[in-house]
Amino acid sequence: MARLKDDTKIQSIHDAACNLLLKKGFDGLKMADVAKQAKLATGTIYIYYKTKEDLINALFTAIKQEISNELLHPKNQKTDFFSTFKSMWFAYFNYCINKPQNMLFVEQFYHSGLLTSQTLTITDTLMQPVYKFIELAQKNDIVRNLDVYFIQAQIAGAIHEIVKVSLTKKAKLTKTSIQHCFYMAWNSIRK
Amino acid sequence: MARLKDDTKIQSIHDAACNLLLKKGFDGLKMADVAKQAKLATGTIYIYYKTKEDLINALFTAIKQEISNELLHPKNQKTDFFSTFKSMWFAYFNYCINKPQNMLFVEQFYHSGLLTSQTLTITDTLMQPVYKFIELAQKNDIVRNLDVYFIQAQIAGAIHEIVKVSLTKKAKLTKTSIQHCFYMAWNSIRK
DNA sequence: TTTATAAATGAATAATTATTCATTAATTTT
DNA sequence: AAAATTAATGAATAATTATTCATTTATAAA
Repeated sequence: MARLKDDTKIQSIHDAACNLLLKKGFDGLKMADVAKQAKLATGTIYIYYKTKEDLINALFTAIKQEISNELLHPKNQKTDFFSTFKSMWFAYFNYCINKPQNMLFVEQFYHSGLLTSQTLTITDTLMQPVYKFIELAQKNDIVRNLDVYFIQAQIAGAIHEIVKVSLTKKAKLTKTSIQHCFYMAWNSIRK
Repeated sequence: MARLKDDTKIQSIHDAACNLLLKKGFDGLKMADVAKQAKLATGTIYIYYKTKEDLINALFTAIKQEISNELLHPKNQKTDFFSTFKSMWFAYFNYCINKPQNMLFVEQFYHSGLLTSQTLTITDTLMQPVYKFIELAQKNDIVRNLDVYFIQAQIAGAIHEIVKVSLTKKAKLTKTSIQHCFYMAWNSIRK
């Protein structure tokens, strides 16, 4: 018999926080600014999150979940490793291009000291299926034999930096250059 | 006829700031903490830097200069592209392994909104010789034909993420795995 | 339609952190 | 050795920003 919490507000708050981070850097991530950007009163954020740290942990987890869903989506499951890898690579690459603010949020806060160990455990678990997928390819002699964490670092690290270059406008991503980027990734890990 | 500024203090302040960032994330980068870590009084930092923003810009520039010196050191100049590339790759990889705090400092502040455009211009200029070096290899059909900013992003991005994995202790870098990492880099860009 | 309940507000407050400044300590020059 | 000058100190202050709370508003249930 009362007003209900509004799920769209959670999305607004998340979007506002990420967009502010992209626009102003983490120095621009003030609770009042987030509220303003989300078109809410400052206090409203505290109805949805107990503290700023809570907000950051929730947002980090939500983004990681979204990325995991994207990667593990059935549409990426092809009949051979190369095709599946290609599909997943493009899924992640496009995610980063389309939501660079989310990519940067995760990067900025991973080493921020603001994430709880629970958050780190949960988000690491989300990636396990991807690691299993790579390990299988290694057993089948398709992928270089190296700890999967480094394989994933090679692929993701390169994507992140490429997208960041594209953000600075130092260079422009075209259909051709994106193909190059994919084959850089593939050639780096294939046997 | 008076006391002189002490250059070793600048180094202390720089080291303190980077080490705090590595240990506590950018939330731990408080002027008072930096001073304490550098074994100085809070006010002393303000003799060397006008503001916190000044300190960050100076430190960013100093690290970029150090990296540039490392990369362009004559010892890396070999007779062929592959050998020179290999030498430079290891120089940068080892720099990141040995001074991850510096690597993280640069990464965290590049999109922080705290760097002046002057700082960004200066530090970009420092990398120009490296870009020229890659462009020459492209003309000689040794390296994939893609904007050098993306080539450099591919190499540096992968290194950063690999070093970060190693920092989290999720996986350990051995002589063998480092060799793998190098060949991932080389295979990604070679023609 | 009324009532009960919780969301929403935003100014006020609390907490945090950058910066200043009066004072002291060093050290260079004469 | 004394004087002059500037570095160094750290407590006090100013500025910034997270959080609270008294009040208002919206809405689900009766």
